[in-house]
Amino acid sequence: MMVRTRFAPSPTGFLHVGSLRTALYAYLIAKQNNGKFLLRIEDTDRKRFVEGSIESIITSLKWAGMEVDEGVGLNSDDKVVQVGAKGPYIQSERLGIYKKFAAQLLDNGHAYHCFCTAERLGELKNYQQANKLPTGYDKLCRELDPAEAKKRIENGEQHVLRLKMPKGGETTFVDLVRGEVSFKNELIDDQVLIKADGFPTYHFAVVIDDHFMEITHVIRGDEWLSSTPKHLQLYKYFGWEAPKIAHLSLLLNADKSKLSKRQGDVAVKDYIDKGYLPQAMVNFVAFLGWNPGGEQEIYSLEQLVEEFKVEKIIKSGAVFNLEKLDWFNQQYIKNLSGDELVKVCSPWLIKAGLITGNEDKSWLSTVFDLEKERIVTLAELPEAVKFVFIAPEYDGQILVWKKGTLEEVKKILPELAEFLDTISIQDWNEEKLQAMVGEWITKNGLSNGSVLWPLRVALSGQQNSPGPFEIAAVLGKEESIERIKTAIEKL
RNA sequence: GGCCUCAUCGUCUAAUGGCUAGGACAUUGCCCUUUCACGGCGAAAAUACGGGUUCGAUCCCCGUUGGGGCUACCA
Repeated sequence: MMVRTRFAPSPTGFLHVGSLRTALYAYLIAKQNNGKFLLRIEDTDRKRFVEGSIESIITSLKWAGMEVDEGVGLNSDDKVVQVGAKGPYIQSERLGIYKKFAAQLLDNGHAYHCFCTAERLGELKNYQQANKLPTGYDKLCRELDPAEAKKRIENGEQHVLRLKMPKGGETTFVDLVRGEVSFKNELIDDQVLIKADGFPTYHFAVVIDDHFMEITHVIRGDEWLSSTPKHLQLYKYFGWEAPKIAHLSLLLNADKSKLSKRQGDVAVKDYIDKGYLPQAMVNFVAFLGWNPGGEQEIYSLEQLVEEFKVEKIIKSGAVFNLEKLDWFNQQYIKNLSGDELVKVCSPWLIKAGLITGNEDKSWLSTVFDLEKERIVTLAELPEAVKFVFIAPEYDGQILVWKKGTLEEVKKILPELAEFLDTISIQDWNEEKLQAMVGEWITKNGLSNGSVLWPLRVALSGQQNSPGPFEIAAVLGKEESIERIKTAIEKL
């Protein structure tokens, strides 16, 4: 059987990092089985709908490298489109379908209309809480005569449709990550299926949709575990086979509370804007709650598809640990090279106004090579390479090496400038410069530090920077010598 | 409160009915080195607690404690 998984977010804002992980696991399961990964939009709550969030969720998913095979996507004009034969894939466009199956449930006596007001429900809850009773609907309207209910509806009375949960027995199911879980039916609420506004609740829509979209594996957050019996009951009433279900434990703040906005960024977009690479984010998030077991830490999306095992998903919640994310990001940035490096770095420098994007690509690549081992996020890049584009301001005192003296620098720098001037443009590259200056140092009986430190500072204007030869190669002969002359004037 | 669920270094995690409890991040020492970073080699750091079962339990069972989720006409 074809494996089909889905990611089904609500369009209430940006894609959450926890949702990214949920989507990723669903994606991995689909892909490793040559199955399909679908995207469905669950917009049954009109009050919480946020304009533009469908687009931004899809954009974040794409950024992470997860291509949707079926369902909702964006066309080349960034307009929301739907692809696939089992749509629509946006719940608000499926109202007719829900209505039809709600009617079927009602006809079969598996659901009933409820006219209880919000006030009564509120009082009921207060009473239950005050008396330390389990909270939940008291099933008052379940005893109503259907004919009378019909009459009240015709009179225009507000109503909802509720699921008739069995009053006895229990619902037991096997969760792919938790194993067997079981709930007493009497404690499960007669869930509202169709709201007074005619829209289905999540619980109803999810069952109908997963069934008709032929979803084989439901991967979702832990917050759904306790409502799973309601969903299973629905499958039973309809006579449908339920999909396999996996509940993922939640991502946590450093203090182990549920990951929240108050304690840091939770939107994938925040991390995109801060300069994290999609590969790092995916790798990091994949390892929060799953581990291949070996000692390898760096996994590409393709490798994750190969190695991922549902059985190895971890049951306990994982702290969203930014320091580890930083490390992953650093690793991925460090390993970028050539065209790839230029492609991901250039936009940041263009935004900072340092380059236009029309510069020579191979030269840009050497510029980025300078700092790629020194930055944690791409956002740090413009500041880090700024000295290449703008001759830096600095205090001449820093030209003196900690083991050297001002007099020494005053003597060495001009001689060095003179020597460098004799080197041809053809030889002006990192390797040659290193070799030639090295020889010059030896010949003059100098120490590396007494020459290299002032040279490096003269070129970079910074106490900490990449090595002098790499910088000199990037700057070119003319600019390099110019900067050394400027340095001499500062002494 | 009720129901469900989880529990190995600070964090992410590996492992087994008999172990020096392994790795990674972070911390830290040393090396490399003109600086910073990278890299290399080390150090410190964990089986929540109490009972069982067992020759033996971190692992199996029960309880306690602690964390998390649900308890909406939100998802």
